[in-house]
Amino acid sequence: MSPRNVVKDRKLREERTRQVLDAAMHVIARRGLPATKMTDIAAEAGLSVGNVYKYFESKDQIFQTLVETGQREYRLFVEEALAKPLPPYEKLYWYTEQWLALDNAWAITIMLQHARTSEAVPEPLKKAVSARFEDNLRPMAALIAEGQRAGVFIDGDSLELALLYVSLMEGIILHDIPGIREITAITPEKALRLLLKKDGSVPADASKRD
Amino acid sequence: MSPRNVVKDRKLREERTRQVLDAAMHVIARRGLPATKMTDIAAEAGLSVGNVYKYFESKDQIFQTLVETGQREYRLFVEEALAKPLPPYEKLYWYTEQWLALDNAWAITIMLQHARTSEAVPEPLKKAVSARFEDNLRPMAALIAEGQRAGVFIDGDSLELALLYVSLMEGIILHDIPGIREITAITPEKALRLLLKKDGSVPADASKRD
Amino acid sequence: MSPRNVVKDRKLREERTRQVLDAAMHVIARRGLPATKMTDIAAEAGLSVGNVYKYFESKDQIFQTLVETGQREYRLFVEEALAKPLPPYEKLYWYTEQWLALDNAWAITIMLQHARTSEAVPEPLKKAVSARFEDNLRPMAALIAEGQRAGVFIDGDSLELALLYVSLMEGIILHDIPGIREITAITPEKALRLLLKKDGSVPADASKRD
Amino acid sequence: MSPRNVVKDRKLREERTRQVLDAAMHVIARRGLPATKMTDIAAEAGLSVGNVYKYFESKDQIFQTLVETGQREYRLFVEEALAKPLPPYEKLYWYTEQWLALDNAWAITIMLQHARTSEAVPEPLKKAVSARFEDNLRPMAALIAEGQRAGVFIDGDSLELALLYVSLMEGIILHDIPGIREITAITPEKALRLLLKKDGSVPADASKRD
DNA sequence: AATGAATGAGTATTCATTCAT
DNA sequence: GATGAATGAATACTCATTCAT
Repeated sequence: MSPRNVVKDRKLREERTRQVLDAAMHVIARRGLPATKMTDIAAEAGLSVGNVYKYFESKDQIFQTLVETGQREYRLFVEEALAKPLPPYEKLYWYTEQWLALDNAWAITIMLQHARTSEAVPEPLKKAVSARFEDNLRPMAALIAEGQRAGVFIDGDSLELALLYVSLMEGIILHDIPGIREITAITPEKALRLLLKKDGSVPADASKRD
Repeated sequence: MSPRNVVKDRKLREERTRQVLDAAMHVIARRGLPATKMTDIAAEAGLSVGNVYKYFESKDQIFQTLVETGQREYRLFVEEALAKPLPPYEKLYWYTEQWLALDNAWAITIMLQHARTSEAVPEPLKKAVSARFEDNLRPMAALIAEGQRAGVFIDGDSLELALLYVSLMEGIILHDIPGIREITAITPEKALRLLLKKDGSVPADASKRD
Repeated sequence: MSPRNVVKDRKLREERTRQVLDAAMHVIARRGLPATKMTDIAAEAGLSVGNVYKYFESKDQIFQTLVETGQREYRLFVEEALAKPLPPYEKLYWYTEQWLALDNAWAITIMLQHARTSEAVPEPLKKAVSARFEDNLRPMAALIAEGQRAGVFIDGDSLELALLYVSLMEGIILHDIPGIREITAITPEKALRLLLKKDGSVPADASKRD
Repeated sequence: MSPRNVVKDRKLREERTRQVLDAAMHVIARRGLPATKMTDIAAEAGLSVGNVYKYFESKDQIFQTLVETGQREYRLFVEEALAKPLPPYEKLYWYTEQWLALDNAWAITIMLQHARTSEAVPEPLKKAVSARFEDNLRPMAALIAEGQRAGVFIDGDSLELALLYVSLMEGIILHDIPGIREITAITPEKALRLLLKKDGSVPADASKRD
């Protein structure tokens, strides 16, 4: 086999893997975790059942990978927000806007929740997921601390505020399911208000956004 | 059959029904919805499988009843908060405190979420659940409006703020699962800060609470 | 539950277990090990598939139990032969006759062979089966030694002769399959000749048998 | 295509065929018939799965060919023994010695046994295998008759004795599997004793062998 | 009413075979 | 010819539901 083929093989493997994960995410988003069958995933991925098993050992492994990948990608996403050459409020605005627009956000949220709590999930995986969650809170805390130093965000332990804000986002996400938009769509401004100092300190350019 | 027996029968039936629902809630809380089997529920309830079917037609019906009962009880709970002879902040404090202390709050949250989203759930039930959710938001909105008039809570559409606050609570609940208390337990004060006007208007007696 | 029910339950369990094992043995005898499906076993046992799983965890466990039970019963059988109040040749005659008449002897032989050799079988089970086989050789060796002392059987290490005789029996069994009786049915006399001293020492009554 | 290429092609084809058969035999010897997969055979043969199908239509055909080839080679082997310019006992000694030393003898034995008995095997093949087996018994019977005429082997129908001796060999083989040598290795002398007249008529040079 | 053994449709997974490259 | 990814029918096993006792 030529080196070119090795490369092609890796590419194929990566493509199939991604295909399966995407399909799984979509189906879960549509049918929910309990109702998701391997045939659904395979059909959504446009592959045969047997072929899916070439790339994943089991249904559980797909879920596990989905959770890990989701958390890893989330980490990159938060870090991207933190690295933006913007003032703190704007950074968080960007993060919030993106997160609310992500259409599989709630599927990830559901799965993380399941991974952290179900007895069906092996203990080590649970721990790993929780650890990664806490770890992913840190960049967010840094962002908030930055905002506090700038006098834009309310006082308090930044890590705790990060947890509060992420919880708020997750809570919103769970009420903001495609096709079931309850009452009113939440906008970044509305969510962000809860962290703002209440004295009108919102940067002028920020409030102009909506 | 004597009237006394009829009464006794009804009582027994109600007791069994409650037994099954409690058991189901506990097991779901422990194992998650997908992994919960009828035998688990029966065992937890201390009944035989066959006997469970005397009181519920199907597993789905148990879930449905659980959801409906949960929403109904939640409604009573919010109304109780609203009816307390206390100032608005104190009312919401009481609500928050109780809700955070409830140990099956997250199981209810999960189930509601599942009921609203899974394709496995029949459309009418979904609609009903969503409708009831929105309906249950109203007393909360009233409570917030009351606080706004008192100058304690931030301005804005009270229904929207109610949704935000409930989302926050649900988000917190999902990170506050028995045995997986992440980072720090959220206290009512911490959650409530997000609704407060910045200017130290928190009633003195309220802040003394913790 | 009354004590009577406990007894009944045990009886039921034992009956079903025996039913499944018998069925499995028959199907294996008919279709061979590789082609034996759980549905076949269930059908043969007159039970539903699900019900079979009430009594056995897996297909493998059925085979394992079959092997163990087979070896245990074989042990009792050899000991019964040894304990007969008969002269040595007659004892071995009885053993041979019975063994040749047993209609699932070859199924047991096949399974033992598979259990001892296939990589698919876990090492500990293999060892156990081999150990039990060697152990079961001992009564047979005692029987042969007895015959040697009586001057009926040829000289030599009795354990070795036991292994030779058992191998002969197994070899014959594998050619003596229901419906495929090759060439000629082997009779006890014919097999036993191979162990006899040449000089007409066969007991008169023994040779009259056929 | 030049004649040379045609020859080369046939050679390649024969080599591949032999490669596959050898591989199949080895894997079956190691894993047992039920657990042997096409991928195992291909891997052992150092070929791709698809390529194996260039030479054999199906897994079943491989087994069938294996059985037929095994029987054919066995036939040559017995005839070779019969044709040796040696006295009868020595001929059988040579046969026994060779057969016991053959390291895939038991795999062949297992497969023959499977071919004769499994319902999965088509009836015609079964018949053919049995017929060939009986046919292969004939040279062996001739060899034994020769020994009887020479006064070395015990009296009796030579075909029957041939069946007994072959059964003994197969029985021994099944207890003499690589790595599972039970109790003691059987030597040709030990096996042959069972056919000998018991009056010490063993040729002096034969008994010197071990 | 209570029990839990029995049922069988439904699902995850495997593996012989095909086929595009 | 050679490859191994792709296919999907076949099979082990699960679990909601029923029903005889």
